[in-house]
Amino acid sequence: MSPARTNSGAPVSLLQRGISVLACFGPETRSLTLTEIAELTKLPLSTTHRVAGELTKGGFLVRGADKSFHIGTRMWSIAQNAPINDQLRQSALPTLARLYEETGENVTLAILDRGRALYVDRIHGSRSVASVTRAGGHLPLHMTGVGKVLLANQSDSAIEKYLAKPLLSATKNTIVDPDILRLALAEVREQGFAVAREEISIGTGSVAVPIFVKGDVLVAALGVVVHVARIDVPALVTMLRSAAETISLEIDPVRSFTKTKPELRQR
Amino acid sequence: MSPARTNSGAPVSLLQRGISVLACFGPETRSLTLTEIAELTKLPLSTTHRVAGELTKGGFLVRGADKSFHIGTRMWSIAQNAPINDQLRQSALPTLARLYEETGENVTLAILDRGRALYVDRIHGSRSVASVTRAGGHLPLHMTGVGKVLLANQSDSAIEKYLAKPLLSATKNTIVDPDILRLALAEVREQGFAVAREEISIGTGSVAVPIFVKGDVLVAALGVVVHVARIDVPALVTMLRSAAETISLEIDPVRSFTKTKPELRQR
DNA sequence: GCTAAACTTCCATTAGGCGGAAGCCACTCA
DNA sequence: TGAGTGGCTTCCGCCTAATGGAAGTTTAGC
Repeated sequence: MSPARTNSGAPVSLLQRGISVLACFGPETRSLTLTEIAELTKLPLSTTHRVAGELTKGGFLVRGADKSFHIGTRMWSIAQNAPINDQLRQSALPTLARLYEETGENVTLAILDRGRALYVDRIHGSRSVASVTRAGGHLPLHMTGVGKVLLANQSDSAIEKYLAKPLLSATKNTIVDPDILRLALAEVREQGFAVAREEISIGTGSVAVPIFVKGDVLVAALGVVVHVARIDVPALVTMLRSAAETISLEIDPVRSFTKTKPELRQR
Repeated sequence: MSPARTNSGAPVSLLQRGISVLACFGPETRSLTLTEIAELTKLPLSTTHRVAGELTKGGFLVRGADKSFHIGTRMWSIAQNAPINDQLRQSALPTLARLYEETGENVTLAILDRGRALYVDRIHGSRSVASVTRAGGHLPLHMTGVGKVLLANQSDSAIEKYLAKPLLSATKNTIVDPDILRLALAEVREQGFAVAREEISIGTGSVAVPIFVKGDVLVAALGVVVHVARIDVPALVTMLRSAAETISLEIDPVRSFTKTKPELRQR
């Protein structure tokens, strides 16, 4: 093998190449041709062909009639055994469903993953506003309700670490000043919920609450995304708190869902 | 490399080995130690160590404090871009939620995948009966409501192919006689729904209906799992049909969700 | 503190992977 | 209809990344 022969690019091992091929698939790129994958991964075409072919043989990719690749059911099926899915998502789903029925709004459940909010699931319907959120998608922590809840409940050092990096801006309402965000997070901690108004997209806002187990271990954040004019904070917080409590009780075997939170209180 | 050096075992390429390592993870084995993986894959320990380490580096596996491996959020996140998930599951989720609220029972959504029923999602709560079903899990086609719906709507040749293989038995009520099953499937086609009573586990039964798009293309089956004494077929069928119709309309861009249905009507 | 089991590292060997190049489509345009 | 284009597939000699047995290290149990 001669992976680093051409340049000193990141992926060396064949497995890393396989992963980087799979990682090409995203919300906007659910269907890719061989050439597109080669461009995205910067791998030679013949190499891409072999890797993609091998992944297809293993069922991690499937190839449609138009020769385009998709993520295969085999990979999806195996991925369902991820701890997030089995322990958190499945326990929470009925409650998310009830909350969706109650509010008619976009309901989201997110955990902290690698310094961003990972949306574990979301229920949305025609009644709810359009949302940028996607199950499996990541968003920055400082511009959504769930994100702020997740960030606010970190250790001080983790929060400072987050604030040290420049805060991306999505709308004119996005909090980009670290000092203002610090105050906002303190408020979130104190109040026990977070609100975001047009901080990620104009016209929508969100309200979110934390989900704790054993009283103080944060496992996830539960939120609703609503039209900014319809935000009734007290009412939503009441419903969210009740749902969060239900989910918390539903999760019986307390385990750590978030592997990658080095600076979060360990126990 | 010398993959086939020891024996002529199945996985040759490193990618296949990586996949077989990942494939060790299942509903009953969501957490595995290095040694367990080595045993399951029949790979030498040092090889397993390297492959698992590489997958961990790529975020497809994570390693807990107790040294055990789990499926990583990265893999889960990428897998969310599978066509099943994005086009079918997400469109259906609100309707599944509503159906769950209406019935209070285990609601399941399944597609045909490699000759078995693949459970795309399921909503269950404390009110519902225990179910063997799992999102991401596979079950045989002849012993559940959704399975029968999926099988009944295949081409005759595909059905015969399924019947040609011995039919596994789960309970004393499982239909194992091909002739009886053939009749049952004809009835399912005619009636437009399927019922299973204690055919997969004692005490539970299920009712299911097909979800068609464009009038005649089967994409999935929608079912409820209930306590056998509570099966009210007409009432459940009415609710299921209404929900199936809603989901069908929700799925706007009609695409093929099932890649691996060689003998199903192509269009 | 000893034993065993599980995990990690080492390293000489070599075969699986590499990728440029040539060949093969399918489709388009004149 | 035939040349042209772009995307996909196959080929093949070179070579390094992968291999796995064995030795070393950590962890757990008694």
